[in-house]
Amino acid sequence: MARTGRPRGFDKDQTLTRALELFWSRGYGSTSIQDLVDALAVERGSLYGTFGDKRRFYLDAVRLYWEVYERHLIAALDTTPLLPALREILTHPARLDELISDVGVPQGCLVGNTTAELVPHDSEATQVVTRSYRRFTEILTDALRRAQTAGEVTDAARPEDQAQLLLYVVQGLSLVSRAGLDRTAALAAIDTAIDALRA
Amino acid sequence: MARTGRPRGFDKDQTLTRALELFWSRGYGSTSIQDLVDALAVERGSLYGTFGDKRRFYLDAVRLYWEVYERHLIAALDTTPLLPALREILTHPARLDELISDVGVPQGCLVGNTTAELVPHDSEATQVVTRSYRRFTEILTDALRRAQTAGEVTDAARPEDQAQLLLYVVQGLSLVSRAGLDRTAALAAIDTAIDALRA
DNA sequence: TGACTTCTTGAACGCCCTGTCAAGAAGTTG
DNA sequence: CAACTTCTTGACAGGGCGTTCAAGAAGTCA
Repeated sequence: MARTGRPRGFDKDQTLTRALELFWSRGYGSTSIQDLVDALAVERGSLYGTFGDKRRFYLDAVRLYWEVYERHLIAALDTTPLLPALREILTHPARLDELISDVGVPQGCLVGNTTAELVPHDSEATQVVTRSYRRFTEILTDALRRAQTAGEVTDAARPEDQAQLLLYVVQGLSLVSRAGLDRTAALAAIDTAIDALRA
Repeated sequence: MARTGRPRGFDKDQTLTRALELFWSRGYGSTSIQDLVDALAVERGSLYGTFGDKRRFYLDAVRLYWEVYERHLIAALDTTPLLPALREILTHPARLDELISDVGVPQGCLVGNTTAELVPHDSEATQVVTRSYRRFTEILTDALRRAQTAGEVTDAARPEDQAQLLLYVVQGLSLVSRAGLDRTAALAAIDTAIDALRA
């Protein structure tokens, strides 16, 4: 049963991606529908018709964000030795290695930003965020368990606990960096964490 | 030169403290002036006359929050051995016993929440937040340096870097916990961090 | 007491926001 | 072609927001 009627005048996935960037850099509350209309070159009615209301639109963007990030995470950690890859992951949220300082650049982790802005008041946002955190720790736990077995990472602590701690470090770095990033201090702190994991 | 005219009908400090609790549990954007009027039993005009506009009111609340927290932090870390006290700090990152609201439980660290909501868009908020983070790392750095000298904490890393990492851990824990706190997992992660500091 | 100062009250203002809707545009189908 | 379906457009409604303000209340001071 083919769809009839006038076809959409814009690409849905591409529009969602651009909306994601806008939500990412400005946050949920500070991004108005009018901002989206202006930035996406799609009129209000079309946005509502395609994506539902603002909250649904935003949560879809967060879900997309996490899907991309999770794929990146899994791919990046599928290497030996693990610790250099882990260092890369930890520095990535704040883009320590790229040093992008242009205006309008996304700030921090979108999941973390959502946690601060919508959780715990919004139950669906809480669900998305909780799931993302759980996946993060699962993926890191698996990687750390393998690295412990290989003798690369210390077994002084359980991989679950190391992973949970690294979640805190990533989110903390991501958040604190919004207030201005001292790259040297941040990298030194990350290296301190990585060194503490070494067997 | 004594003040003349009608005296205020409410206690300024107490009102600021209650406003802090409200801002803390709901955030800046989600706390309306009407919410404050209802909760504080002070009319709009009086609030504006006493505290200026909403943003100034909020930032004053954040400054008060940090003052209380900083005093608590310094007092708590002025002990030997350091690590049990540090564990206490990490375990209750955003808890100020004297400011716990009986209405809604405050969520996370107010400085961290402010970072997520107003930084970097608001320059005065950025200044308050940045200063708080710098003070946190200074205080922890001093404590860790003493503990390294005493042989309690490992000197495998510089105290500055250990302190910066602990800032990330505190803020990350505070943020992630908004989405629901698994106390067992959180405590295990904190203990992992504390153990890694042990000489 | 009367003049003066400050605080209180709550109505009102103007702005911006999300979400809706009716009419027109642009396709598909038979 | 005509009928049908879907998308697009932009004006509009309705509400909540931060902020202001004029009039009255409640003190101090000479």
